[in-house]
Amino acid sequence: MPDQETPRAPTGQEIADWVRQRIRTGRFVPGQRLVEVDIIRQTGASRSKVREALKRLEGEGLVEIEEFRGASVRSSTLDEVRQIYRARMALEGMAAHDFTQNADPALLARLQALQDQLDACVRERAPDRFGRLNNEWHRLIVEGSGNKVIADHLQRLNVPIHRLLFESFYDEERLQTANADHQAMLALILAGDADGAERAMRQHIGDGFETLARIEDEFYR
Amino acid sequence: MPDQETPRAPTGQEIADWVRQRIRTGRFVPGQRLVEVDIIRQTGASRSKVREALKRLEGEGLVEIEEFRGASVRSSTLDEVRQIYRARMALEGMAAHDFTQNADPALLARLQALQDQLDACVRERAPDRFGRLNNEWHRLIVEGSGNKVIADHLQRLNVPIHRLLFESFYDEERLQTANADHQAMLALILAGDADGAERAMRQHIGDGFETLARIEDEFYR
DNA sequence: GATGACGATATTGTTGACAATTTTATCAAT
DNA sequence: ATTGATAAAATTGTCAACAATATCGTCATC
Repeated sequence: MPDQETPRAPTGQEIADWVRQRIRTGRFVPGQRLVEVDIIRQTGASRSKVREALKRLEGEGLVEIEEFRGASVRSSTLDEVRQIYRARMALEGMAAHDFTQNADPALLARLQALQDQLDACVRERAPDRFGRLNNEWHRLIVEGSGNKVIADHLQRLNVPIHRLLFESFYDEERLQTANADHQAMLALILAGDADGAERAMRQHIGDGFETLARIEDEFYR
Repeated sequence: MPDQETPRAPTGQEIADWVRQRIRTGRFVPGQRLVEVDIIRQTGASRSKVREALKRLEGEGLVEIEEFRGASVRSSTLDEVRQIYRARMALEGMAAHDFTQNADPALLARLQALQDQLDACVRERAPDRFGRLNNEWHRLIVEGSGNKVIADHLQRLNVPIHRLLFESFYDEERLQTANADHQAMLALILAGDADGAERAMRQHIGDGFETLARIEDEFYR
């Protein structure tokens, strides 16, 4: 008898992941209502699991739940995005510091390889691919820092701004300065200058917010 | 007709608070199993609410839920505590920086008043009271920084180490150096030296972990 | 006394029915 | 056409019963 296909019902965590993904990729937009039955239909999960997942996401600040009105995707003000970036500066700066102190050669090689690919993206003007690789670059540093607590908190911070993280790279100038930042940071890391790497990471993220704020301002004008 | 006593059933959030409190104050110790019926008996909540609360706490990393075995208080290794302190250094340092830049006179006055009380505790050798006021001191800076995101994440970080935050102050020497740190930091804040305040805060928290690690080491010897 | 099988009890997981509330549709009055 | 009232439908909140699993105590066996 061949392996039976077992489409077991998704767990609460998996449904939460599913919703998170849809929020990240913009298929669920801020303000949109998340009706339990719809999610049940689309995921095949039971109602309790869906409710559990929504509660979970509420705890992460990703959705809002009003009594008898259900869940909806929470939207962030520009000021809240600013606060998120401030937290990112602090945590990811620390991660860069610790990564520089702890990183083993294998990780350094992977980072170097990623950097080469990023350079290629700049030459070929491929902002989309750059965005994806940029995410990997940052994640590699965070995961490589050996601090799971910081990694967890950063992951949570990033979800609501995930889409914004790609926007800026359609600006040719930002693409180049961001890549230059990465190159400089890599040099500092390889040189073992932990404090320098931390400062550079904070500056880099701070600049990232500045361009973002500029774009948003134009958008809302 | 006088106001009727209305003991409405507690919400999931309130039960979660209740459990958090008990974990903080050590009435629920790491490893202890949290049986649903017990919590129902003690809080008067319905089972769904209790389950919701436990899931919530699992999301915060405070309890562990195993299938068909239920929830138990998660215990942190010393390395995880180290990671938490590392995250605190980053976030609370940033908070101190922003507090210095933004704080209005009213907050500065409150901070000064707290400092006076802390000084008194040192003179009178009152480590318990010092611990409580110390918490307030730190919280005042975080709340006063104007960054709700950072405040939220710090609150979460602090729950599992809440009891540890008091332990160190029974060491006379730590009590004095901690207070000296506070005094120096207050001076930097009043002088408007944001970078200095940030560095001082990070150093202060880092030192806090060092004494803690020393105590734990002795304990486990 | 130690070990393992077995049943009784305790505990958690899931489902479905029903209550409370909001949202939508309908239609009369102006 | 707009408003407002009313009923119907949709949606969420709650609870209790039942299923699945784990835990504990008992007893026979070695």
